[in-house]
Amino acid sequence: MAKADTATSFMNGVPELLLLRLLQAREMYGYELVQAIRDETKEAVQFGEGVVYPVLHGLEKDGALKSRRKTVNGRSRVYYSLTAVGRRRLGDLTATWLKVSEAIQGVLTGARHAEAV
Amino acid sequence: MAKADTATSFMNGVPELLLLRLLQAREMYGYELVQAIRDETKEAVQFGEGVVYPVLHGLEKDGALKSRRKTVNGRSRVYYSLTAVGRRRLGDLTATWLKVSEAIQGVLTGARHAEAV
DNA sequence: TGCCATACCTTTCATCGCGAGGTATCATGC
DNA sequence: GCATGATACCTCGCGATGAAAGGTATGGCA
Repeated sequence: MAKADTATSFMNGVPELLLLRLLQAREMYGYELVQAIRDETKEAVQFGEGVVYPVLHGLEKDGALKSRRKTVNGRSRVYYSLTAVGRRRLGDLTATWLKVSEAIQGVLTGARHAEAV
Repeated sequence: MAKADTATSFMNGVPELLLLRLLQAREMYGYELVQAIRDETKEAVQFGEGVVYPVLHGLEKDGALKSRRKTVNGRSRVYYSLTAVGRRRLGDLTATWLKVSEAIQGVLTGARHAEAV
């Protein structure tokens, strides 16, 4: 259990990445995050609640996030914020994403894989 | 069945994308493609044969690829090449990939989603 | 009163990347 | 002559996970 670092196939964990990144800026709640992703990506990426909530719970269970319940206008919301573990995870995921997306980009532009390491 | 265009979840089809792109340049065979992806991405992306062969078969079934068997040095190889459908698919997948990866990039760099459309 | 938006959540489904396994041939080394 | 490893093809089954749909509840508004 608690796999968490399943060797990340190679490209999943994108929801996780975006969630962590948004929460780095400020405390947010689930419903808000769903819309934030949609808005900030101009609809290019959309994750439903069925994706967001489970990921949020998983991250909290792993200690990457902490939550607190807050009531605003009689509405109960669960606000999430990053922990040190979460910040670390964000860094890792970001690095992986960059590496992979650049590699793909390289193939798409037909870049010869020369380049000194 | 034969969905083929399952509304592409949002980010899968990357193996498909890379395969099509490599085959656009020249005719290649499965085993070669496995290594080409690994080499051209400097190990950042690796798809085993368990990924490549099924995708190749699927693409051929969809008419995006055509194959011909050729024997080289007593070794039998199945060379794949793009069809018109494949070129079209490559274009679509590339466009989608660009849109999505840029959107993610935007979130990561904290870009305000302003920007005139 | 009724409907929609807000806000949370879970379950079920389908897909798909991945590892492992299976066959066969050729070249190499011992 | 034999064993090993690289080449070359293939498929099966597992597990993870994104997606859709459904379920509950409350507040605001017409």
